[in-house]
Amino acid sequence: MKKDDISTEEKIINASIELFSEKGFDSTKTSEIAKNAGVAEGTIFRYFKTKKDILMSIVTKAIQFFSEKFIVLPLNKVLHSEKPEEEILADLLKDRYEMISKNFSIIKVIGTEALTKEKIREKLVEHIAIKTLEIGEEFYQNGIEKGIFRDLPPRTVVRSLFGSIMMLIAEQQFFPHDKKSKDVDKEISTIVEIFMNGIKSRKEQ
Amino acid sequence: MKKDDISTEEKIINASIELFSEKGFDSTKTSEIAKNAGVAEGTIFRYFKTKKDILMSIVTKAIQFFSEKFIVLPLNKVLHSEKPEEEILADLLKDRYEMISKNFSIIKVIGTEALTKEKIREKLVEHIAIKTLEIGEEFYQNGIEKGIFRDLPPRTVVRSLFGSIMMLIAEQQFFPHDKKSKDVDKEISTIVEIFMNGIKSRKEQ
DNA sequence: CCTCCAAGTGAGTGCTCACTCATTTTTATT
DNA sequence: AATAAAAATGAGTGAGCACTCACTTGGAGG
Repeated sequence: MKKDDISTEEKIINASIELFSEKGFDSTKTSEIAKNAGVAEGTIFRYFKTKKDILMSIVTKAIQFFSEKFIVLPLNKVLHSEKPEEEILADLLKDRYEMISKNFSIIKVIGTEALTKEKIREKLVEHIAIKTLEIGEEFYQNGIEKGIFRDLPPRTVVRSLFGSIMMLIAEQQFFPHDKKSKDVDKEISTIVEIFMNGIKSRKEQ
Repeated sequence: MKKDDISTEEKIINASIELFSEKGFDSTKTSEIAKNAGVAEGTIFRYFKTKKDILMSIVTKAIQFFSEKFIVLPLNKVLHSEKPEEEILADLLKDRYEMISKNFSIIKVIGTEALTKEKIREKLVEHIAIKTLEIGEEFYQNGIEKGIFRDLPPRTVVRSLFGSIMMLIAEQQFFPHDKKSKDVDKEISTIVEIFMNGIKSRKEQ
């Protein structure tokens, strides 16, 4: 009889994500994973050949999951929308913000490991970064052609937008204020405002 | 007689920074540090009580160094300059870009470890993040009062600018193109352009 | 109720690696 | 040149931890 309809493998994976994101991969002992997952240490090695296999399994599955949620979905939502660009952008950033916040543990694990492990970095680039950039650049390029956006290098615009959102998330995650979600909406619309209209005051207007 | 006028301690520190930034703290063996530094393994422990002490020494020194270079210097340069705001911003970003790029190894080490080690994160926040934000916000607030900048939340503007620069650096560091430094200047002036004037095309103008 | 097998267990093992310390080498002092 | 002190060495040690394996448990099928 299953306790919770959650498989042993999932219990191990979930415990690992939590611990890896808290303490890092190397500082997490397999004995801790076992304890947190509520299984014996030996059980772990019936599902994963090595500790590193747990990490790679997490990374591979997550990248697959995100490459769908991050790319296929927004591609249709964003590129074929009839809303004004301002709203599309706000929707997109909000979407991204929520997705990243909700999955922050796992993203933190992947991000941390990507810094020192080329193999993980390559997967991230190949399956996430390149495609995300391509879609973003295409969106911006379309905007230029429609006369909505100024003729600036799309790559730079997209990268800067992404950096702005990432820093917002980092701030929220690492210095959590007890703020309401309304502030997030406001932050995001401010970011959209900055990118759309700039920060320079226009006296002549 | 000293070989190079570089002390044993410095040799150990330098080797550690290089290895930590490449492979991460945990995956770096003290034997490797010794080999790279050109000293015996035992020598390391005459200068540092533990391996972790090496890391903490690196972090502490670097944070001290950066809190001067990043804060005192720009405070005077930026807040008391007579140049137009556009140029100040470009100078500032260029300055930051070069500082971070030049010291990327050590910044990568601190950043990586800050993700999982609260103690390091706290130091980073206390000595770098808060002060940097304060100065940036003050600069922007002044600009608002002078009628140069629009009345947007300074924190959001500064954070987004920082995110944009960090992503530029990340791209350069992790997918190094054989680009010339001219591209960097162009990237930075594009970022300034985006922030000053926004991306929206102004037909009426 | 018995049989069988997959799933789970956890004490034990061996290997890796941070750290020690008795010894050697270098430097400073007279 | 002699002596003392400081610095450096690296083989050795022990602790921690990933992983193993002989054994137990649970439950499906007859």
